Amino acid sequence: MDESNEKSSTPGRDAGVPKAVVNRLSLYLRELEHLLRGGQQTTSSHQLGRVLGFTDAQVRKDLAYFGHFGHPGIGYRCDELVAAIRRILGTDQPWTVAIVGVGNLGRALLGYRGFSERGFRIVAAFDTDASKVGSQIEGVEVFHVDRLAEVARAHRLRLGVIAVPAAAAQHAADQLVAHGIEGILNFAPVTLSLPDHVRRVGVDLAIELEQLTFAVANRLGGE
Amino acid sequence: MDESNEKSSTPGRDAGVPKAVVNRLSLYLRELEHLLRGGQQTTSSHQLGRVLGFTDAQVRKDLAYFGHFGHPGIGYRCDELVAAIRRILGTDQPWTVAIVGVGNLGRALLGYRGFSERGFRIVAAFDTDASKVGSQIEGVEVFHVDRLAEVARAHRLRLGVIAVPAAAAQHAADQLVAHGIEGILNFAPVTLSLPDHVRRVGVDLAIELEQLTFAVANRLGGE
DNA sequence: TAGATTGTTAATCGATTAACAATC
DNA sequence: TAGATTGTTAATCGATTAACAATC
Repeated sequence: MDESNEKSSTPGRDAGVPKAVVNRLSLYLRELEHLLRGGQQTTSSHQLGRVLGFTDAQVRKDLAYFGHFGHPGIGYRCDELVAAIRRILGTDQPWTVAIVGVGNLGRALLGYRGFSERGFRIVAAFDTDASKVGSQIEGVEVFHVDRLAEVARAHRLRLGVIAVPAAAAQHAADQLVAHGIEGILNFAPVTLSLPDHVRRVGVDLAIELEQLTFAVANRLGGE
Repeated sequence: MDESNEKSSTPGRDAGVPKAVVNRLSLYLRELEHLLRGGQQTTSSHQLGRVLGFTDAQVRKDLAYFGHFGHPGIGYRCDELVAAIRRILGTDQPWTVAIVGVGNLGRALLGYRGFSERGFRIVAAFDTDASKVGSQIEGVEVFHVDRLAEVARAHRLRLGVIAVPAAAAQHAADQLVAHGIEGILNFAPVTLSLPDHVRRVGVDLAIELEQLTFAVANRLGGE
């Protein structure tokens, strides 16, 4: 929503793929991994759609944007489709990530297991607070923001996560951009101004609650 | 997308309002508050659209779903529009929230200032870990999940936030639902199965990074 | 073969944009 | 009055769904 939750595609070089489709791809992937853990070998557009609340036609259409992954009469082999979606999303290869801001939220993100499970490696954290700089949190070293250039180069950093207070977010973003970061996941409740070549996803925790509130108050479909 | 970030409306009793519109409403609100802090009295659909990356027509159309908030020739008075959007979203009145799960993420959420700034009051936290139960975190008491019924009644709880591990999320959701919670903000990376009358919003942190990854790898519009 | 399920086309539905009269 | 800007209609654009031949 927001930064966070934009709906339609505003492509650059594009591939003709609506953002909503890519979003559902992540959900398919999550569900497929869940099915695999439960020992299920194959699934169908019907099953995936039922669990996630989509029509079977939509599931098939979404996947067909990217290729032929199914087997008529059979369905989709979970492991095949997992591999295919990972390749599409780009998470078949590891991505290095840095987190800027080691407050409550930054620390929680540093300890979040889900990132590594999904192929992301948090290789560095940054802060300006001298009492934090030099420490290790969840096995990740905390650097002063001044050392961004050096660390970004050393790790070939491509993604940055902003977990600083709102007032510091634009400055943090500028520094990330200056050092070649290509994408920013922004948890600060501000609209960042970024050059066109830098991708962004925004998550505003209060806005998520706000959206839930509206859904409850109006008995709307909540997600 | 996902639980998190669904695109189109799947209404219940509905009001004919697409979910994308409600989502943008939150962004307008955030921006208007930012403008007000900067001392700006009025704004226009053109200005709001430019900052947030929408067309002016879309801004006007979104707002027009709910009433006549602008002044032809003048624009929108920021304070008026803020009040109007808060009323629409339901955040002109306080909402009590409980957080289930006091791990890294739960603790970060308990300390997140943005919630109270937006009209949410976290009145209780729950966990099953005896070493946490009875303590206070960020001024919020941690109860054993067994006391959900009692606390929910005492505080007239309507919203719950799930910040437990994936394996425990469905059980946590079931308990919240059993005690009358009307909306769930789910941070666990699972698709919850919920009765129709309960609203939900899902935020999967790894999926957000995954979406960013795709945007970077494909040079797509990032948000 | 009968049953299941895909990939794809055409039809439907919904959301965004452009344009403009009305208003300040 | 001239300039700015809204609210709204009609036109465009895009996304979802239904249907079905092809396949296993």
